[in-house]
Amino acid sequence: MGAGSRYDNEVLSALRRGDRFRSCQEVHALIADARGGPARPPSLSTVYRTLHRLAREGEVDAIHSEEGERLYRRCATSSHHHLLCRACGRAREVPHAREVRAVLARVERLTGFAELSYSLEFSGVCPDCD
Amino acid sequence: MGAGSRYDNEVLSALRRGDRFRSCQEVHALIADARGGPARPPSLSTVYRTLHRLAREGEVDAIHSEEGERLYRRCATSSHHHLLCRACGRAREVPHAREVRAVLARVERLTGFAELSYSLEFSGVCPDCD
DNA sequence: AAGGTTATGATAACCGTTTTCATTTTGACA
DNA sequence: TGTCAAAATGAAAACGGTTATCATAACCTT
Repeated sequence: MGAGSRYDNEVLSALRRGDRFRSCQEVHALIADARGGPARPPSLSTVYRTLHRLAREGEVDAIHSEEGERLYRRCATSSHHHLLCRACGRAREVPHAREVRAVLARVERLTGFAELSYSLEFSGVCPDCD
Repeated sequence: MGAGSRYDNEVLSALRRGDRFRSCQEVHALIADARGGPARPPSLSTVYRTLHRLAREGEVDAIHSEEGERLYRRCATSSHHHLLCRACGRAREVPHAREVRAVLARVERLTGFAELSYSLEFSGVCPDCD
């Protein structure tokens, strides 16, 4: 505990708006938008810090865009992959693929590597954009 | 053709030195080292440009490090995944996993997404480091 | 309310990468 | 081989996302 931010909820709720990965600056803008009136949004620094911490704590998922930008997303389940639409950028989760376990075991046996982990991301064109 | 660089060979041969992904600046340093004497190495700009182009042409593979840095590697086969050692950073290729095709087809059916592609990277601890 | 701890905001620093542009090299062709 | 246009190069500046800095503000705990 202790290491919480006053803005955790706003950051998380911004991430929940729309099913896509968002950059830190997008999150910052979303929060500013959500506050209609003269209310002061958190600074960019704070949003960076908050997202960084939430990612470290496992509260949000982080990936790198093709351009190297860091993108965040709030995820529902713990075991899943991401499927990004190349056209509209929306992302959905797909359930963890059982087959990957088999591949992992085979790679481990084949290579002698230990403590194998992996990252798997899908992309395609979603039904709406197709 | 036509769009080649005078330094393609040196860049590629630097990438072949050691089986690990290398940043652009590492490649630049490797080339400078390889030229013992007073010979002038290519500028950093040129190495950036060359690697960028080689990646676009599919001559080298590019990934992003955890910190967002772009890393390059010369790869032998066209269909493979990478297995990075978390301890020493060396990378080896593992043959393309047949199971992934099945997963891909299932995800396509399940989600209605078209033109699916994916990226799959493994990491672990190699036999030498274990 | 006092005092120490932690979070925040504004700004500067960082760092890898890209852009710019003047200069050099290259290649085609007479 | 000399000329000329097109392409590549180097040096430095610009860029963009991210992190560090530090003074100020908010937050406990007593």
